[in-house]
Formats: sequence, structure tokens, C-alpha cells
Amino acid sequence: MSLQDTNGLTEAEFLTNYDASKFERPSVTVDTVIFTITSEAEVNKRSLPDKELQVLLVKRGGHPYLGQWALPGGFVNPKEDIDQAAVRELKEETNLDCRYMEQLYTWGEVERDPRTRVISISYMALIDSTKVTIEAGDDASEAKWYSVRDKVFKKEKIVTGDGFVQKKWVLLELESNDETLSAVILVTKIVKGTTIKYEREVIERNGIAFDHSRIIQYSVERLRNKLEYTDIAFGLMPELFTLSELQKSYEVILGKKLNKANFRQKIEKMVIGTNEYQKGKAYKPAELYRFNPNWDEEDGF
Amino acid sequence: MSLQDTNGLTEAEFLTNYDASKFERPSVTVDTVIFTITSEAEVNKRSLPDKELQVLLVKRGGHPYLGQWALPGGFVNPKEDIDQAAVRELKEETNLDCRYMEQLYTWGEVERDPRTRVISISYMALIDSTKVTIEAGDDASEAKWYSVRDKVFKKEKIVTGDGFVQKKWVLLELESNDETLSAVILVTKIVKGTTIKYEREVIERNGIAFDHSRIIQYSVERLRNKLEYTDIAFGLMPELFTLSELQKSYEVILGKKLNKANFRQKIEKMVIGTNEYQKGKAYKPAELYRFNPNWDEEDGF
DNA sequence: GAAATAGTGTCTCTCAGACAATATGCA
DNA sequence: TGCATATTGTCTGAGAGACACTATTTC
Repeated sequence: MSLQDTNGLTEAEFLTNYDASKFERPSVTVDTVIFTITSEAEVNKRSLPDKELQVLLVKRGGHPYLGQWALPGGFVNPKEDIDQAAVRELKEETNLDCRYMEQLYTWGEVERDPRTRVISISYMALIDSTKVTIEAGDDASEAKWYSVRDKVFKKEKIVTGDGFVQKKWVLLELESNDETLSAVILVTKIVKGTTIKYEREVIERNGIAFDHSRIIQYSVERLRNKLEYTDIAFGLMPELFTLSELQKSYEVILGKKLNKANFRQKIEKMVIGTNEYQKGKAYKPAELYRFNPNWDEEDGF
Repeated sequence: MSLQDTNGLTEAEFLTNYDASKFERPSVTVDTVIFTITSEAEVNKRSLPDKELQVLLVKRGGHPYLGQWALPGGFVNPKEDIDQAAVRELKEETNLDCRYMEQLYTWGEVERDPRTRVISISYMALIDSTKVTIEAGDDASEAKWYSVRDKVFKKEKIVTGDGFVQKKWVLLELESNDETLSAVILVTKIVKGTTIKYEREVIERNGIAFDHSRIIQYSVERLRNKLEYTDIAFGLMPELFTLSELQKSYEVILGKKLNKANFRQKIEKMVIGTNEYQKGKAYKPAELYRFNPNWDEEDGF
């Protein structure tokens, strides 16, 4: 690896010249995992197009990890709230307003950035799937959508005297037209007496910069969990959609097939029928629905 | 208000002399909401003592908010992980190891600290209730446990064209032997189309420094939610406990009575009987239980 | 009619919540 | 014996999941 940046420095040279000692305070960045769900181009009129969960990444134009792909993000401005910073970055990268945004987690290990101490506040944002054809904004050197696959390929549970250690290896694969990135993330749960601890570390990295692969993996888990008990999915849907489209979106995020009748029962109160119907399909046209904004989460607020 | 600090400055003087301009990066602190559940002193042998949820606060020895009470916390060291910083602060303040610790949320509004820009990463820690008689560590000028009461006293829901705005006013009361602190926190949920947003602001403050009252209130909500689907409660229990004690702990956190039979059904698999029994009570002695560390959260990990 | 998807009815199993009944140790 | 708590049994209704069935459109 001897890629050079615009100053002609290699990564090693860059790092030895980087002076972090003049700073007492850590740097703080905001990094956003931007999800959308795309429909593949319509193959024909006789079958439903497949859907995919996608995440937006930007190519790094400087050291470190030059040429690799990272989450869009940047430093928090002294005069802006961290939420504002996340919204601003999103705007700069995608030129879109998002439908849902939520703070995820703050990552603060000393060595997670090779330049200097960087604490990163991560956000998850969801974008309406019908609007993502729009080009990325002007800020990013290069931005691209990657399809997300997240698969547990090994599990382990070791029972100790007063508890257990559970490990889970996750293969994260991100795929675009011409490139596949990947990472292996080890998630560990340690139970000792009544003490519980979680860890999440990147143990293999292939084209994904920094520790961003574990942030994406964490985000996918959060999205899955929230799918089950909130209306978060509608942040990914266009205004009008069929129930089959909604179900496909659920399936693609959860990574499993769902039963049609049960699914419809479950989301019945969250949607409103419009009495309008699909057109131009070679099968029974489906009714178009919209989100019911008066749906009350049963958590009681 | 013209309290003076050790330099003889009032709050106003202190603030006008405070030079924040020399710093480009925000300060980063870690603040921890430390909970425990205490038993009141035993009143008699014929009835169960009441339990209370308590939070540890420290008295501020300098400006701003001189003399008011704040969450224990401090600046993140350049050479330590943020999790380590939280553990270190906890140790310095309480001299105790905690049984459970979890990152809560990161608060980053520009004006939340009058001195300068401070981003605060909040944690929640749970302490074994039988060990809290121990004095606070040497770091804190003064530390004290406060009983927590958290009550929604007003609700409002306004339906708009394409959604609604829901507001909830929470009175947070913190009570020690000789003092009662309080705050009113306004929690807002804005649903507009498919866009959902939450806000949480302090609209009245009485003895609680900074925005720490909303952090405590947020923490109480998180604790309540997690109580329902995790084993988090055991972080507050001693090693051996009766099922009634456990139930009382749940009740005091949730703020409502639970049905005994149903409660036992629910937590059946999370505990192990020891075949040992309480002594010295004027009623049927209860069996002592311990946490079952092999209980599998049904989330499948 | 065949293919493909839309949409519905119903059964079972589990779990949360309500209620009731019995057991036990000590003043 | 009576009080206060411990402990167990059972009923009901809601919801998740499995399965099977009918309906509608175009080719």
C-alpha cells in the first residue's frame, strides 16, 4: 500500500508528520448511516421487482484510508448543534431531506482513528426510496449506494462458572455495480454474575474505512429491532405504496420471508387505504395505501 | 443570585471573564446517571420496608450553578476510551464497581453549557442496593443520594393536517433528607407526514445544574423500557433476594403496582431458587433467589 | 386456462392480565 | 386465632404464527 495523497505523501509519511499534540480536546465528528430501499429496474410486467436495502458511502480523497469508502460525515461546527450537523452533512451529501433521523451511538475508543483522537457521534437516517435517483450533492468527491447484506456466519457460547460469553461473527457485504466491500465484525456479549457487557470490533476489513463497518452493522441491527415495534419503516417508503411493497421492504431488512396474512394483520392500523389502484401490471392490481399519521404507538408516549 | 466562587467572582463576572475563543474543538464530558434501589430502614417485623429508586448527585463547588446539584462526571481524558472515562468517574465518585453500565445518549446543543461548547456523553449505571451505605469517594466535594419521583402531570395532543404534535410535561422531583430539588421537562413528539421527531427540554429548574434534569428523566424512561424486556433489574439487586423484593423494585421503577401471580410467571425463568429462606420476620419466610445468569434473552442475540 | 399476485378466514399456541384460593410463621 | 405475607392455580382475551382458501387481472 503506497497510495499518495494530493501532497504526494504516503499514509505512513502522512501519519508521522501529523501533529496531534497541539490539541488537548478530542475532535468530534458526526457520521450518518443513510439507508434507503430501492426497487430493481422492473424486469417485466409479470413479476414484482426485487428490493434491496442500500447505504450511502463516500470515497475518501485523502489519508488515511485513501480510496476506501466511508460514511458521510464531518466535524461538528462550533456554532451548531450536533443534530444540525448531522442534517447539514446529509444535505451536503445527498441534497435530500430525510424522513427520519435518529442518534445511534457514540464511538470513542482512543485508537479508532489513526490521525488523532476522534469521537464520532453516529446517526441513522432514512430516505424515501423514490427520490434516490437524484445525484449526490456537490460536497462529496464521490458518493455511491451500496446494497447491504448482513449475515451471521458463526456463533459460539461458552458457559463459565457464573455466566457465559456469547460471540457472533457477522459478515457485512456492501455491493455496488462494480465493487464489493466487506468486513467481519465480532459481537461479544459477556455475562458474569449479574454484570453484562457488549463489545463490537472489526476483525477484518476490505475497502471500508475506519471502524465504519461496525457502525453500519450496529445500525442494521437497530433498524431491524425498531421495525418490530415502531413505524420506522415508513421513513423508507414513498407516499403511496402497496401492502406487498411494504412487506417486501420488511423482508429485505429482516432478511427473512414473512407470512402475508399475518403481516397484514399486524400493520393494519398503521396504514390507510386510498381506494386507488396500481396500473399496468399483468396481474390483479393492488390497492395503494398511505401511512396513517394518527397511528398511536402503543407505548403510550 | 450573587454567590461567589473561590476566586471571589460572581457567576456573571465569571462568565464575562471566561475565554472560550481560544478553543476550536468542543469540550467533551462524560456524565453518569447512577441508580440504586434502597430499602428504607426496617420499620418493624410485621411489614415489608418500602423501596425507593435513588440517583447520586454531586454538589457543584464552582461556577456555573455553584451550590446546585449535578450528575457526577468530567472531561474525557485524551488517552482513555469514553467507556473507561465513565467507569473511572464512577469509581472516583462512589468507590464502587457497578453491575451494569450502558451508554445512553449524547447531548450536544450549542448553549447547553454557559461556559463554552460542551458535548456530553451520558451513561446509566446501576449499583447493588446493599452496598450503597459506603461513603462517596474522595473526588467529590459532596455527594448525596436523592430519591427519584417522575410524574407526567399534563398531556396534550394536537392533530394537524398531516400528523400531530404530542406534548408531555414531566415533573421530576429529587428528594434527600434535607432538600428537595425539582425540574419540569417538556417532551415533544412531532409527527408530520412520515417524519417523526422528538425533543426534550428543561422548562423549569430548581436546584439541578445544567440540563442534567432532562438527562435523568430520559434515563428513567430508558430504565423503565428496558425493565420490560431485559434482565436489567438484576443490576440493582443484591446477590440474594426474595421475589417480593424483586417485585417491589419493579414497582418502584415503573411507578405502579403489579399483580403478584403474573409477575412471578414472567420472571420465573430469570431466577433460581436457593432453598434458603428469610429469617426473623413476623410472617411466612420467603425463599431466597438468585439471578439465573444462563437465562437467554429471547431476542436471539 | 395459466401465471402471478391480491386479499381473506380461521385455527392454534403462547403470553399477559385478572382473580381467587391456599399455605405458613409469629405475635 | 388473626395478621401479613408467600405461593400456586386457573380463566380469559389479545396477538403471533401457520395454513388454506378465494379473487382478479393480463397474456
